[in-house]
Amino acid sequence: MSRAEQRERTRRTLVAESRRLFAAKGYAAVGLAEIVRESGVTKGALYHHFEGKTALFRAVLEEVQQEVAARVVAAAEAAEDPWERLKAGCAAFVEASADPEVQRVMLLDGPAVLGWNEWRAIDEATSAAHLSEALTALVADGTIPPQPVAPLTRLLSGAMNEAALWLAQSTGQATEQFTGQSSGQSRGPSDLADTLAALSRLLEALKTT
Amino acid sequence: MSRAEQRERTRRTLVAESRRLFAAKGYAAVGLAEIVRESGVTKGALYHHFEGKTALFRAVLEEVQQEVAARVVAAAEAAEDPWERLKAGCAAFVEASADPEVQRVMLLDGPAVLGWNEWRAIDEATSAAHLSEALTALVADGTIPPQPVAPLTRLLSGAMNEAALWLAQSTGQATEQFTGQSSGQSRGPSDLADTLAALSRLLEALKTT
DNA sequence: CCTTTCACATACCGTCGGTATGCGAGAGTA
DNA sequence: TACTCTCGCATACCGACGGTATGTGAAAGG
Repeated sequence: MSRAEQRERTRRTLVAESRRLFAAKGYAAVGLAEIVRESGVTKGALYHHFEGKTALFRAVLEEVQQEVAARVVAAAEAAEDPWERLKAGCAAFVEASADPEVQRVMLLDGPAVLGWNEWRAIDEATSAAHLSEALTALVADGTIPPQPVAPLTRLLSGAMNEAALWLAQSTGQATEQFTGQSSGQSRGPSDLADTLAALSRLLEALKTT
Repeated sequence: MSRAEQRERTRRTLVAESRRLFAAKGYAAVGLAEIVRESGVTKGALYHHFEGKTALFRAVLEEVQQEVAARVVAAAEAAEDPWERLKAGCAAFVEASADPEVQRVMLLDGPAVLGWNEWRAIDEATSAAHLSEALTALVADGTIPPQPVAPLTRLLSGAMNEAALWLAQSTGQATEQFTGQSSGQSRGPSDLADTLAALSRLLEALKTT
């Protein structure tokens, strides 16, 4: 095996294993010792490839974000007109983000570990970029009243992020420690339908009357 | 000074100082040594009052959440009809959450440190509770079409959280490390108006046609 | 074949959150 | 007042963590 091949192999393994662990236990609860052990290497290898723990996490986050964005794009391309593209893309985003492993990295630890500015930069380079494009197109063709697209993008992005987090703990209860004294009522998988319906209403409401 | 007085005094100081530090530098970047030094006590005192670092952070978060909720309630009570109460409450929430110190604790570190379930429980006991009440009232009087209130509450809550984060880095650039390669365009305080306008449009769009 | 490079491994350090134990002043009692 | 008990802390210490400095052996280049 050539040197370049081995190098890439080690890097991939480190990212994959740390992604598994970060997603399962959260950034703070995973030690570098555990990562390098599961990867079959040592800390020397890790620090040869990454500047530190946060840099490793950044690589994981970028990978997750790109996968989510790919699912969004795939769903959007299947639709015909711009409006259906927006709705399909939003639904795909929420469904993709409902995966507990995606959530922990992308929605919970991401902003806290990297800071909101850097997190947003990655987000705007992937999922949010497509949302912004879709909204711009809809403003251009008059489906949505003229208005600044950037704030609207952020509002919808935030709404969908929260929706995904809400869904995760109603469908599968993820790996959280305890429930706290929530509203008490037990919820079922109907929440996915309710949430997507509410999101759909919110989007419909944006249309020019 | 009586024992109960001294006890409460120490506890208040610990919460106040750790709030300052957590807000300024973030949860992970603040050590217990720094907290107890600034508080004029030792780690023994800290662990006598709190179960650990996360419990201390929980106390800080609850304090911040209650203050934000108080501002929301104050703004809402000043309005007359239910619809204006909703709009005033939402605007007050965004403005209160735009404070960088509130943000770091409530929006960035909160969910990551305590887990989303516990964070949401605190949120639903404070700000989100009033949002939910306002929406329920508007559904009841027909201003908003009948629909499950819980998902809608989460969507709007998430939208406003993201809006507040977006605002903070456009007005004052907070204490973030670097900007990343964002969209590049420099923004001004007009973003507050734009964002509140977009939020207002989103709320208006909910109304029964 | 010899040298250089480089992808790691090994050994080590300061600091962190957390704990076990000691202590001294207020609080109850006679 | 004196004696004791309680409890709000202080002190000393521990394992584990992220990070670093240095060593090493095999692939790459001439």
